[in-house]
Amino acid sequence: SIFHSLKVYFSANGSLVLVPDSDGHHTYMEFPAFSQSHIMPWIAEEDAKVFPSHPSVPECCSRFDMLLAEDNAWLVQRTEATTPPMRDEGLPHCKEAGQCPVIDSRGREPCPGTNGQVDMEDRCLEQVHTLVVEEVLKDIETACKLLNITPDPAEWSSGHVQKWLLWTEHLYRLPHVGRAFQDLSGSDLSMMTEDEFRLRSSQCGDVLYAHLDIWKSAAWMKERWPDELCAEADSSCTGQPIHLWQFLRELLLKPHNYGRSIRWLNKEKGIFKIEDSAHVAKLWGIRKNRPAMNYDKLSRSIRQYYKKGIIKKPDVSQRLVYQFVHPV
DNA sequence: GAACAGGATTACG
DNA sequence: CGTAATCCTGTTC
Repeated sequence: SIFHSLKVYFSANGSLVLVPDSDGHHTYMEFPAFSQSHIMPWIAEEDAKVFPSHPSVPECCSRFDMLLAEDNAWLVQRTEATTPPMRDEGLPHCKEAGQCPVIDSRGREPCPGTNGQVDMEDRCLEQVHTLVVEEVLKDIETACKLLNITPDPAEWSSGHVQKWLLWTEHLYRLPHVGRAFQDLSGSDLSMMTEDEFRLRSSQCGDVLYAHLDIWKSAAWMKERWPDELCAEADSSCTGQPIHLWQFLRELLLKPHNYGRSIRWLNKEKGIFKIEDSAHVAKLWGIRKNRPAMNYDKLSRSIRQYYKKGIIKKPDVSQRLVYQFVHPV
């Protein structure tokens, strides 16, 4: 299979979004339990680097591999492949390790389509479902922290909308939308249909709609379960002034999303490398509302940390490599 | 040529 | 006030 990994997203209108890494190809995947699919982009990356330790994958997901193997670009129909018995250590391991719901499909042999038990399949799907929702909520929570916005798009001002657009655009390397969504509040945006998104941006309106839809569903789900997760999400969004070193730490915490821009070389020692200096600077600029931010200026701010004892150059100085003095 | 070091000044909360 | 942003000169990789 040419697909190395999948990222699974869940959306409120009842669709699962599966994102194969087929060199920028957008892939539809219809999931039997849900009605509608979204198109999402995928950026090619060295999965071995970004996902060094995959959780063992529930066997039920291997059916995706069969689907993918049959059509490497477009998938519109579910096959009748059924699920072999699930390894029960799979999902708990995923949860415990706090891994992203990334499904590695490399080197897995296609599973034979036998008539399996439906409850087993449903139970397995439900667990995947729960896992996916948890991961989406976590992703959104950190995005809120990094952007300093609230999780619910309906509460966004037009400034927040612009921030979210810029961020999403850069995070997923979408074509620039420009001023297509200027002066729209979050509630305006939330009420727009996918077609209206496409009218504003024929290039990536559908993708942006899909991303926003995930945020909307997350907000909706939070209303229904307004307990544990909400508390930390709110607290993470209220802190206004974020320091550069905190920002970098947050990026480093999410290797799946930002690992191509910044990653640990040695997490224990706090040594990290900025792989894409322009990208990190851009994200920092979005966060601080400094459109003119670049790595030259960002690195100057990092250098200010030398005398403060927050960040230093590692003992063996390397380009674009820094070290937290007090690793946590 | 980009990353690095660091002084000086200004902006912003 | 402190933290960055900006701008700069010079050095190093």
